Amino acid sequence: MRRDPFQAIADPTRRAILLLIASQAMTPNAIAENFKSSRQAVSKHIQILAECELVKQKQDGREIYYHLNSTKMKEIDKWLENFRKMWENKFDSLDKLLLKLQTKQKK
Amino acid sequence: MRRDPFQAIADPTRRAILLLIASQAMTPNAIAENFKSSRQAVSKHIQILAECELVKQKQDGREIYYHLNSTKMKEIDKWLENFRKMWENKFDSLDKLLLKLQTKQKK
DNA sequence: AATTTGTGCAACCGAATAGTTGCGCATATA
DNA sequence: TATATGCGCAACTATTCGGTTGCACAAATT
Repeated sequence: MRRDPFQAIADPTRRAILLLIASQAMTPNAIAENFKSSRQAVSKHIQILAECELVKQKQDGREIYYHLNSTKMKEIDKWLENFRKMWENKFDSLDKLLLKLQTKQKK
Repeated sequence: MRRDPFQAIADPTRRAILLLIASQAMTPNAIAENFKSSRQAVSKHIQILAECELVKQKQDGREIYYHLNSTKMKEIDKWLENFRKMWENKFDSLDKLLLKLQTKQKK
């Protein structure tokens, strides 16, 4: 199944998982210990992250180590790039609107 | 209602709306013209974006101009900041894991 | 004054989401 | 060989989501 990474990071648990494994690869059990919900629920989240390739896995015997896929995270960052110029810009769209409305009233 | 901005940008239509109004404030009708779905459906999306303060509004008579709230977009960027060091790092968590596994096998 | 226009709100509906429990199965361990 | 462990998969459930249509109402236009 193809998945949208933006939809994947919509869930707070999944964002927490990403933060967890960012510094070190972890097994599902180790990850699940950090949450209140069941191991299977956490495993489902991991699977969703894997489907959109935000995480990748490496099997070692019966253990599976999940790790962050930085490349995919970059894709999210790439979208944000569209807006970065906005918040670096002194005159944003609100300013433009206000100027427009003021001009209108003066007529 | 309090809303999660990550949940808000999960929907592709909402992301498109954000891009649309990034450069210029727009009314709901003008925004809706860019999509196949009904005006009301688009309006719902705008409302969700407003609830999490990704967009702000300015009324002018019976027209409402929606514009991007850069400040809130920055919050998303802030979260990504956690991972930025990862993809700038030569040795990421996968490398660490591989080294770990290799050491294990040599035992 | 009558009509059109811009907008929000409510009710409804099917699909997707996030959680649960139970199970099967391969790999470790005793 | 028998048992324990790590993991994924399937079935079920309540809730949320994204869409629709119909309506109300204030503001603009005729």
